Amino acid sequence: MRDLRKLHFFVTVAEVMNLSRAAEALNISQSALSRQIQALEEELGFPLFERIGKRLALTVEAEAMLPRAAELLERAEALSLRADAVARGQIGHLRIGATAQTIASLIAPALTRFRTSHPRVEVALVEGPNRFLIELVERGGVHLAIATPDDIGAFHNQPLFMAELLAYLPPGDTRHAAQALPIETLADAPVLLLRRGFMTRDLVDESCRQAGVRPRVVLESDSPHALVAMVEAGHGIAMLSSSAARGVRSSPPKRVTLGGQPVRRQVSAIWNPARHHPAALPVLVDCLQKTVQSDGGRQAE
Amino acid sequence: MRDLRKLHFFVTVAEVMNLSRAAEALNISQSALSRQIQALEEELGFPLFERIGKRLALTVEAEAMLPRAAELLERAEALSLRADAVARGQIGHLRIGATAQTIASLIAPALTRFRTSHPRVEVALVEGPNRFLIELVERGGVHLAIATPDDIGAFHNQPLFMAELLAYLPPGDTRHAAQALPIETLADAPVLLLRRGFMTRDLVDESCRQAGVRPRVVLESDSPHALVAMVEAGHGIAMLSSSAARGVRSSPPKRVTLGGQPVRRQVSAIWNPARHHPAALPVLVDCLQKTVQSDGGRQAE
DNA sequence: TAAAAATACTCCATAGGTATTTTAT
DNA sequence: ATAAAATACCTATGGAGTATTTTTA
Repeated sequence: MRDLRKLHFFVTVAEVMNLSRAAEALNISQSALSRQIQALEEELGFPLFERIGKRLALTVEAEAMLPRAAELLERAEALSLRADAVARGQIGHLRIGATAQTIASLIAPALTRFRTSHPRVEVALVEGPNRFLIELVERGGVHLAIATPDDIGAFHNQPLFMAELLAYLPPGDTRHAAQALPIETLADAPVLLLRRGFMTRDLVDESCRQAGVRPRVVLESDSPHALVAMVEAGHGIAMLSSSAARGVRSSPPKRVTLGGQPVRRQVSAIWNPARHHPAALPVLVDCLQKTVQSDGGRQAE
Repeated sequence: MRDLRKLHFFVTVAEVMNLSRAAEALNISQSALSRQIQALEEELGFPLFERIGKRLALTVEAEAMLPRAAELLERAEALSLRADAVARGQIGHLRIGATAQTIASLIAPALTRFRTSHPRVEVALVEGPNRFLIELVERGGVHLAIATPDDIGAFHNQPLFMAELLAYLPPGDTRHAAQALPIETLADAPVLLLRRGFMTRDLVDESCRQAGVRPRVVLESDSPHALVAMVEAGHGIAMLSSSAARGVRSSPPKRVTLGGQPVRRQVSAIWNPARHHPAALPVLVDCLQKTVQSDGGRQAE
């Protein structure tokens, strides 16, 4: 039974019990409908209607077939309707990659916004460090990532915010007086960093390389909070990005500079132009951007 | 979604994840399959596969669609299989008309036989007097009736057995000695008959008319047993057909004759040639005939 | 360069339409 | 005579095949 059209014709004729009127309802000619019904009877191997003069009567076989056919058509129709909703982005799945920091600070509130307009889109989050996210987008493991790629040209992207390198100084550090800290001033100090792979860490590593500085690393951690706790206990200087530092309660960090300029990176929503993306993706990107804008003040804190 | 063929193509490609091999499995060319998948994607409004070089990958939308499509196809296939079984008479409905007497003596055992070979055919019985059954067959209210029509030519028929007019005499009746009873010998006796509409009653009425006899009717009943009980209490002569008398425990009845001949009628399975009949009907007719044959001795009792 | 998918071009089967015939009331 | 279904005949669309091109590993 590949031909649901014939089945639909049958159900309609059975409802009206009149070929001409059914043909009208189906927007085809009476003759076409007559032939289609005959073809269906041929295909099934038994008659559906008895032609008692002008009257049509369902055969017992047709009576048994009718509810089954109607159900099948209903399910097929449901599938079509669902496909439409999927095509319009009302229903679907989105896989998004982000760092733990971005999830906490950005994704969470953006998803709240997104869910109000698209409650039937299921969003799956993949957490990992910056480089991992880039690879995921390239491989198609996620539809979207919030990251800072080295080569932004490789992706479609929507800039979201600037991540800026900040230093948390231990209580009593003499450098507290300075407005900003040139990265060279940290050369001899013990530093506390996130693990390699985190965008902040890459930023530190590259900045130090450019400045010709080799920092003395006391701790590598996955947790910004752990670093800050170490700072407050006087064990070194923590280097965090503004987004990683979000929500940390502590003495205000100092901006780190390289060649007099703040050390910063553009964080963007990126997606792979060569790959398929669900219809809801641009909507989510929009939510991310709106969340950043309405939330703007917090970036500068 | 009228085109389950495309959906079937999709499911097959998704199973194999390779257009060329899927095309082989589907017995169509690679190019045809490629175009059909594209057409389906167009129709749905979203891509099903990502073409990553030579590799195919399902989109998230396709992943969500796949089980639904498979289920729909399964149901459509089930409908086809059922239609085949219906066409072959393995599944279906049969409406049969018969008198209470025939149901008890013939239909019941014949159905036992029929059900062993066709357990999935549901048989509905309609009980009523002979004339009612004839009308039912004409109107299409039943597919088959066990009856004795006046004009056998109006129907397709399978002769089953002869119904013979028998007389039950009260104990001590002097006519017990006779081999057979000419209907005229019953002219002045009180007679006990079934109601009008019963084939036996019609037989009595017509025979009496032909013989120029007007019987004195003491009781009209629907129940052969009631008549026999009256006979045994000495209240008159019961006129029953051999089939109606079946199972009655009593002194053996006498054959009634008209012009020296036994009064008998052919009882047949009849059906309307102008109307549809389910595929299982001839099988049931065969069961009826076989039941009569294996049961033959009882007719003469 | 080889293998897989997409495209170009052609053909044919099938569905549909109009006009007409058949059938039963 | 009328109304409904079936049939005849024609057309066009869509699906399939073969051959070819494109693409990537």
